[in-house]
Amino acid sequence: MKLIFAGTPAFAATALEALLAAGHDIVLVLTRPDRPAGRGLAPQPGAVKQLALARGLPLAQPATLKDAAVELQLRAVDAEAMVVAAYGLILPPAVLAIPRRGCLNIHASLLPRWRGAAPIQRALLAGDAATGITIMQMDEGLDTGAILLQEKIAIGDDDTARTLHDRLAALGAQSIVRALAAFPAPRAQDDAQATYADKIRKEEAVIDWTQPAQRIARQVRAFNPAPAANTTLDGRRFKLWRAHQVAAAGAPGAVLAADAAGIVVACGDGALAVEELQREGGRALAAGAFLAGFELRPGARFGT
RNA sequence: CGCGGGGUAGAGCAGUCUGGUAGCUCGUCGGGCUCAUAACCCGGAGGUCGUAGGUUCAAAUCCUACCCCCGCAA
Repeated sequence: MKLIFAGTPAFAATALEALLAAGHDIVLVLTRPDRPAGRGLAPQPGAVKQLALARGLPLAQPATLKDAAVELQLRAVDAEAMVVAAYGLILPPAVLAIPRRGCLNIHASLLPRWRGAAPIQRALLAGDAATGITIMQMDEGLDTGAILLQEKIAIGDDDTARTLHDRLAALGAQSIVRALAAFPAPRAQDDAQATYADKIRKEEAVIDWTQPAQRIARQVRAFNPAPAANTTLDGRRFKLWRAHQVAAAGAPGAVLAADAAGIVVACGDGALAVEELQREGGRALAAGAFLAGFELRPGARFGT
């Protein structure tokens, strides 16, 4: 099938790879312009761009789709459908109407729950027991289109945004291939059940030790690998990569125990056993290795 | 040239400012103690100090270039 593909990061690249493997004819790849990122502020191409270049696919990186020239280009390739996954740009109504069979979106939640930018992290933060992939027919609203297909997966106690992302990317890739093969009849979303997954603000990843341990444990999982749940000690920042809730009590932020099994920190309700952490300038370390070279004085208190 | 921290024994770190015997915690190996042990005590092995060059009687330490890792910001 002649397709336009629009996407930018790894989540989208996984889908693009599956579409190619399924034999689809990708007549144009849209991806966001390279943005200055990382140390040195060098422009970084997204995963989709790298894949498109490696496969020799036609590539366009418009800054906006609300542009007559871009619209002409999209019309000219005469695609049957457009697949959109984590693209990062708004598709105006005029663009949505271009492909004969419209635009299909791969969304990483069971819509109408978690419409919006950060469905994976929000599901983890909320403590959801399950999430999944929705393939929907895009309309003008924010993730409000009719549903063609949904696939559900369980969220495990050890799942992080990274592990969930990877599983959902694979599931999304598989799902879009199936949806294109069958084009199931769309069914409307129940707007009354809708919830919104706002973008993650980095302040949300700063740990408030007066919160219950359960909530902090969810922050750690939801914000791994980015932006990383973090706290401070004597003004220096520490990222927490792995932790679980344990039964213990003390002043919020106080270190109750520290050995290879974990650094136990008191929370507002219960305590958190930190299994892997990272200090400024250093790499992520398991609790045992961290403690070998960092003296955690008795009475140390995080959040200071 | 966005700002900053770092690379030293298998792991994690101190030592660098003020050049002069390679140090700590853990691991590992051997011995001891013990009913026993991941506990405790004693002892040992293990390091081209990121790479290349320079200064010096002498460089982990000072100078120059390069490679690699990480935090901030975006």
